[in-house]
Amino acid sequence: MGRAPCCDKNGLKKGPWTPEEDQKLIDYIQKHGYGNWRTLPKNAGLQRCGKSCRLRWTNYLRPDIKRGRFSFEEEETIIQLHSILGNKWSAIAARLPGRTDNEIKNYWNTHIRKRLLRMGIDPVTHSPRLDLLDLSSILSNSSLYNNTSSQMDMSRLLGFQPLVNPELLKLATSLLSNQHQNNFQGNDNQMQNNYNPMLQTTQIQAPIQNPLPNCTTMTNTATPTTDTATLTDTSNQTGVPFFDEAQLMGPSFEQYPTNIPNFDAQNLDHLQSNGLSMPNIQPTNAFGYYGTSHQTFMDPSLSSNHTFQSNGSEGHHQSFFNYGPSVMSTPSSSPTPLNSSSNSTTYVNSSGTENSPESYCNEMMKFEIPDILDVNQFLLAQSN
DNA sequence: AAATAAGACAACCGCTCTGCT
DNA sequence: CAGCAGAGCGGTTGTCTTATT
Repeated sequence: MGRAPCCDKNGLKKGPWTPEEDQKLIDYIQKHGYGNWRTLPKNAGLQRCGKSCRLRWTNYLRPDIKRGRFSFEEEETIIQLHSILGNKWSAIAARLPGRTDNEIKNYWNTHIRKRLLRMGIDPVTHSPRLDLLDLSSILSNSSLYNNTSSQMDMSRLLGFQPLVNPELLKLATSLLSNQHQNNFQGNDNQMQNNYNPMLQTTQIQAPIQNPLPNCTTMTNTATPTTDTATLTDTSNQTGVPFFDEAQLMGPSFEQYPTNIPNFDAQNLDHLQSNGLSMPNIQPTNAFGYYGTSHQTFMDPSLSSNHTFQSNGSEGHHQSFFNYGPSVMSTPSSSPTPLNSSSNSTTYVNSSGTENSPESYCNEMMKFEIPDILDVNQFLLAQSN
């Protein structure tokens, strides 16, 4: 296609921007506005390529950028959005006023991702690292499947029954059960790679009602009439699919004719830009995936006048859905903002002590990795 | 105090998407 | 429809700062 290089490298400066360069760029954009980034540096007297100027402006110099530490709410929102959207940083950034995709990406990679790994949570799937377990050795213990109390056996084996989320335990047991039924044909890696309880549970629970296009091997190999019974989570028989990426990003809401608000990222932007308000979203099932009634949606790409707000009470910006108990239960000691109208919110748990984001995160993901699992070794492997 | 490691974040690279001609 | 440029995106690298030995 004879694509031209993004910039002519001859004589163009690279690397960190100087204050003088920043000022030149700011002055120019204040005078002329931005756009046509290719010609902008020349007109502004900058020895930079247009792409570099655009990045500098969008990631650093833009006046509406919020600097400084991420708040707890922002961090929580990032984690939740990432569990649905994955590494779609721009989509995540669109829900975090004043934050850039680059900033969120960096923060994720340097803070959140490492913390999740430390806690034994796969930052990609947001599920506990089942691959930390030697599933094959577990499966070799056939007695595990010879009775109906396999869940108890499993939890005893893992040694975290009192702490692990029971839904997670059910899921893990189901997975193991399914693997056993399929004679564990050497595709455990595939299974691990595909496993995302946030998405997979939907497919497992309602493979017919929710035929997502990205159905994985696990789902595809399952015969709905038989395997569904094996994999069905009896705690959620409503057939209402989870609020997943397909709903957030995709256009196929007609698949869900009832109870599912027309709510995805693109439509949200449309709604916002048209000044429409969000329908009052209420949890449609026991998992409460649509969160509380206190929801404010803001899109930094729009002016600050376009605050997107549900019918809940005003003010406090809250992440717009909650984790169901399938993986990360919001604990009963979930922190409550002391002052919901303040930007600098202090959180207390039920014991009245302040919660740092990390401590809350630890609470939120309340399970422990048994000693038999060498998480440090895993972290080492991850960094290689 | 110096050397080294780790952390944090700005910036770059290469690819894709979109709109125009 | 093809070609092209502009713009955006996600992954990666580079550099500076801070902590540790």
